Amino acid sequence: MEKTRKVTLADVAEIANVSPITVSRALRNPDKVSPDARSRIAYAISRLGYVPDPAARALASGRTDIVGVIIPSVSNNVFADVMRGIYDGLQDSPLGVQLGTTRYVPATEEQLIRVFLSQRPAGLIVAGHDQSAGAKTLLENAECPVVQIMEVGPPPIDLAIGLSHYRAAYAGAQHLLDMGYRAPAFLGAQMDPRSQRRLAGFRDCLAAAGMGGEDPVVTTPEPSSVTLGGQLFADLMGARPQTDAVLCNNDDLALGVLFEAQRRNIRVPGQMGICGFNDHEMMSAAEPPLTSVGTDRFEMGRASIQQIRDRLAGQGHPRGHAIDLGFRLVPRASTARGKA
Amino acid sequence: MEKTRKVTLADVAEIANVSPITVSRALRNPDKVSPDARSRIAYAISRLGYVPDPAARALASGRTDIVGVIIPSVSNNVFADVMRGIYDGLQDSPLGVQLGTTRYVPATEEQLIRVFLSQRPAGLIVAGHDQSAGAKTLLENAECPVVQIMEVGPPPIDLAIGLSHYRAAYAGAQHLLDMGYRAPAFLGAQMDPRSQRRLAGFRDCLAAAGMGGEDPVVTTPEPSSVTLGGQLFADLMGARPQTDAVLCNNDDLALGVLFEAQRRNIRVPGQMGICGFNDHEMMSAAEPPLTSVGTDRFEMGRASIQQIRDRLAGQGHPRGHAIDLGFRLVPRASTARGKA
DNA sequence: CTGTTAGCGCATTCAC
DNA sequence: GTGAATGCGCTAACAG
Repeated sequence: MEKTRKVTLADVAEIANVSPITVSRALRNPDKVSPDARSRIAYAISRLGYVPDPAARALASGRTDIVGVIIPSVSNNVFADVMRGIYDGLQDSPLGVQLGTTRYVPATEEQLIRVFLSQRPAGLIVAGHDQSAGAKTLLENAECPVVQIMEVGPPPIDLAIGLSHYRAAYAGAQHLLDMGYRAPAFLGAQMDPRSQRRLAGFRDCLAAAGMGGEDPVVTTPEPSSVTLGGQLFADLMGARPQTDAVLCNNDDLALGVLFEAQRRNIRVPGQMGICGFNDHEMMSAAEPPLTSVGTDRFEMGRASIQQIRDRLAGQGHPRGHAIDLGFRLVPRASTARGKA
Repeated sequence: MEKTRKVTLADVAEIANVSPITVSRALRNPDKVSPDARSRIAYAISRLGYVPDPAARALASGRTDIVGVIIPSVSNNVFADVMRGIYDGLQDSPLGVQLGTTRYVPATEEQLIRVFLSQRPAGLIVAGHDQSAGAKTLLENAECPVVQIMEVGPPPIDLAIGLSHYRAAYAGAQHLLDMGYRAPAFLGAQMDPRSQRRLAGFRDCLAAAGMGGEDPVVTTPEPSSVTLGGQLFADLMGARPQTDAVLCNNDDLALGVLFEAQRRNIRVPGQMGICGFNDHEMMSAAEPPLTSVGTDRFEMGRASIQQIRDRLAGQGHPRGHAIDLGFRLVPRASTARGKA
């Protein structure tokens, strides 16, 4: 197979009997080219199998169609859902995604932001609002839309889409109290900033209920898993046997708690209430079905892309706009109890 | 804030008192530049905050540091693990990832391959070996390494890393028979090509055991979920009450089966054996722990990047090399039964 | 080890 | 509605 030279705009132009710039226009602003020329160009393109060179386009125009997405980790289930939303939002757009992972290291995040910005992206999506000072400066001076996802709270650098993890966890804790549990505890893994704020919500809720004395909390910086949920629950019961309910940092932990409770013949919800976080699909399928604080990760991703698309179209929200997607407490059997 | 003009190689060169090309070399082949010049360049770069423009680099050199990854879906848990491996493999390399999703549509896949190839990627990773004829042709003529992941079987276009889903499922079915189950069934969702081959492995195993008469199979093209596992199991038990074991297409379904069995007071493993596929972390944490056919998705991702890195370094396997990572049957309590 | 010359493929600007 | 000239920022190929 002969290594065929790259097909360029000029080749298309020659066959279509127009100048290269007309082909360029036909590709980007079809309505500014005569129908006649347009059809000849279309024919030439398909005949040659021409595909524009994004590098040349980027160099000449100073822009790309790439949206940079910077998240802590791809293993975290939460971000898998967000990515689904992002790809859904990308439908029928010329945009592509370049993904970077920080591994929860702020310096890595800053470096990624620097690298991504050097590509003059169409937009940037970053997780959370705990960027380093240097990273914040970079983002503030970025010439593209910047969307901070997952959380709302402090004024956004540009745009923000998420929820208050503090309030969501507060509501979860309140639910346990409302259902009559008297000694709830908090189980947390992968204690990233959002997890920390959930923990704060839990603590403040208990304090507000006059239960601020002890601090029934078991956490670990390790990544979350179902197995870990069981282990943390075992640790908790060893240290604080009177515990009658747990608010889990996420749904994986909650599922692990359920299994461990079954192994120990602890009745759920009778002896132990369980509440997860995120309301992953499996929660409603479990036996008993598990209560959870639902979040809309898919929509976070979808909407963040939509914001960028709106901006590119010259519309969209002004700088500083935040969208609070809220949360929804989904009570299920795992916390259904009438009495203490 | 003044919009400062972009910092270029030339700016760095001026401050460092060298020519632009020397800066360019210092960045790519430090050992071909004198230590003295190198240090002046390093200073100038950090002082100016210079970051190379990847578009200009790509245009001038005809290459990029982007690895294109084309998978069916980001929602599928399996690919989340693969992506983890990919990002792990990327550590300490200048490579980045651009991700595209086909939504299981071959035409979309072909289009993505075309677009990605137009960027002259450092490598391309595609899922499976069921590309359309057009896509195969594109990949065969690609000038970069191409890694087909997830499956091995037919001769690879270039490189392949995966396992035989047929053999893995065959082993799962055989395990159920070995444990004394006499009426196993197959539950499948998201019946993509790999799922189809798993189903074939199940069928052939039963046929080889002289049980080829009926076809105890319930499948759906819907995406897999825990909830769906419960539903498919309910359908199965309605249609074929004598079923005493299920081989599930994946672990989500298996978990759903477990919960549904609990709801119906069907004892696992006594009355019903359950075997999943992939051996996701949660399988060992479940109560009872769930048997599964383990696959190494992380390694698939990690190794595929490693192959590309080796090739870029002028080493690596020749065209046509396939790596079978195999599978491992992990027997657990959910299939532990001594008698029929 | 370093510099010079040239050009990658396209979009911008300004003409017509 | 169309075209000509020019340059984006960098690196290949050569020279020295």
